[in-house]
Amino acid sequence: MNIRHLTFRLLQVYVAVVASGTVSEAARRLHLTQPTVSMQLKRLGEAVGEPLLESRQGRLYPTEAGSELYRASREVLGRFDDFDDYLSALRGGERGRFSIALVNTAQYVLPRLLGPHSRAFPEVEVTVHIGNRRQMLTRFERQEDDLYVFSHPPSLAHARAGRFLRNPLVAVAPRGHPLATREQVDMSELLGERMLLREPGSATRMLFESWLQEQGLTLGPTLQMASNEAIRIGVAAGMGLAVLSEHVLPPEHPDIVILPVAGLPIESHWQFIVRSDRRLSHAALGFLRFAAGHLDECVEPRFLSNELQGLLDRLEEAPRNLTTRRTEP
Amino acid sequence: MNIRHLTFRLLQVYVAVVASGTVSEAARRLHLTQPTVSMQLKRLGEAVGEPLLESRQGRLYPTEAGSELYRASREVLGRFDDFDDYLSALRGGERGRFSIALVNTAQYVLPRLLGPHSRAFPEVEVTVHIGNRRQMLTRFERQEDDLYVFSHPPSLAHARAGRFLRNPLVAVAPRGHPLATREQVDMSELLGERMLLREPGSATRMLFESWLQEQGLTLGPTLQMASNEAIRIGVAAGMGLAVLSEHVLPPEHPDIVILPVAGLPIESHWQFIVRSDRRLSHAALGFLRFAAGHLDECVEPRFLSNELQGLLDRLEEAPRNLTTRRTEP
DNA sequence: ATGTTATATAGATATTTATCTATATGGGGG
DNA sequence: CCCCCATATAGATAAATATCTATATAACAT
Repeated sequence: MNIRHLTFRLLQVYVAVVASGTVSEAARRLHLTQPTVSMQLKRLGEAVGEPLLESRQGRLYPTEAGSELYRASREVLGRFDDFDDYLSALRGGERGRFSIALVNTAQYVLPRLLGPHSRAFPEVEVTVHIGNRRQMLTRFERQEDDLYVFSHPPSLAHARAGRFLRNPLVAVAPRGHPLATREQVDMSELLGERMLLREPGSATRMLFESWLQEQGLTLGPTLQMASNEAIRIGVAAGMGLAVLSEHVLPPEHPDIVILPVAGLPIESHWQFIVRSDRRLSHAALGFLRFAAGHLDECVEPRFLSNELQGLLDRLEEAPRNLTTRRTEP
Repeated sequence: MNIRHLTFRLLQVYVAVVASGTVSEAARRLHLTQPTVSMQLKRLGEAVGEPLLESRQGRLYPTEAGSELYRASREVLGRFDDFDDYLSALRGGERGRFSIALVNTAQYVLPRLLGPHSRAFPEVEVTVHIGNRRQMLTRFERQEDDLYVFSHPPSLAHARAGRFLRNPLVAVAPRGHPLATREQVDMSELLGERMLLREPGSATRMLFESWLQEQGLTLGPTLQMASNEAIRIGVAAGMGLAVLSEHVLPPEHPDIVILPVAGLPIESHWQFIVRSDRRLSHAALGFLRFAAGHLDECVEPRFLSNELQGLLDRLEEAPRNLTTRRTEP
């Protein structure tokens, strides 16, 4: 048997003929003319090299070889129907895989989205990478992930962005601090105190420093700590003051006070960033759709700032490269 | 996914690419050039409508959709390999089905061939039809069977024949009959006695009668019986004499004597008859091959007359109609 | 940087396919 | 014996496929 010239179409035609028992009827069902079907049948017979059908009292019945071919054809066509279903599931974002990279601070909020999403789409595998802004930028350059979360997006030359959450930076002091009971504080009053800061490369620190620069202020004594958690606990323990994302504070925080500093909070927004030069996986797209639709159910309303629909619309227009896609190592 | 333009060849190429991890290597294995394979891959990707491969550190890895397609392709190609094996078995006569039609008398001998054959090819299903010559001729006209056994073939316009066994007709009398001890008997001496005859339409009767005619003799009193068995037993019981195929007599027959009639035995041969206008099933062909090769192990040497190889040779030349074959109801 | 290697694209072509309309053929029923 | 239905064949054509060589592009290793 010569498999080289075997098409799935040919098998479909053959199956239709066996199922209907006549060439003409099959032709009608397939919206073809009778000679067309006859020809296909002939070709198929030649490819197989055996008689496939025999006619008895006006109907066509498969020979031995024909029956086996019918069985094989059904199985094979069925297998590809399944594959089609699989593709639909992939396309619908119901299954598949994506990876998302978060700046540290965002890890306090993103699980509120990721959790419900993975309950809704249990077949989707998600990988989450966490690090500071600098590290995430590197991942972004290397195109290592499908989605990124930044407060301030990188270049945007090769990226699309969509805000989804307010990320206010507030000044915090330990309960009992002299400034903690004041109606109004000026940032200059804080700068004499020791400030606990994240490492350079952190988005929070970057935002804070550029804000200070705008205000024409300079930092006094500082102490560098590697994580938001450590800073929060440090502040509570009286090691100094800090400027932190409000999301870092737990709902109840009896030993920490937010200072009413003039000009604060520093407003920023988290946004999902998608590289525009890399095809977005269906699963990641599905997550964005999910986020756009369910964000309000997942986070506190005061932080809401959902501009994801716009991002989705812009992504829809994007052209697609169907055969291959590239990923850097 | 558009299944219309999907070929098995395309899947083979795809599988080779995934298996080897590079287009060029796959091209070498398939004895194609690299651009050819690239093109095929592109077409396949278009047919599927999803990226199938992504390149990482110089090797190609399937995407999610690509992996599933790979699995589907392997299964589907495997299924058709199995189908190919099935075809080979069919062609080799190792499996399948055939039917054979015997004139009554031949039923004493054919099981000696059919038995060993079905032990050697347990997957082959055989249907045996038995009847008198007239009935077998009808089956032959209607093309109801793959093989026929006659002593004298019909027209031969649409048939090929091959002798395989002597079928001598002898005159028999009960032990103790006056003629039973004679050295030499003349047929005319028998015709006064009552002769037991098969029904008109029987080959044995036809042969006997035409032999009588040649000799210019006429039958005396007769008695018609529906089977060779009945006649044999009738002769033993003294109901009369008969002319029978020697095969009808059991190896030991103490109550029956073969008379040494001048001009007897009437020599005839059984032959396998194959319609030349109908494609012979592989299974039937396999049986003929088996018979040609093993006849001498299956029957008594004195009856041997194996001309089947000649028949097989003539069948090999026959043209084939690959797509369809016809059978009358 | 630079040469090497792997892929992709372009351009070309013979072959095959899918499909039609029109016509011949062949079998079964009256 | 003739007619009707189903099937097969012929002839035609637009599209697609398979395949090549030559060349451009991208990625990788020095």
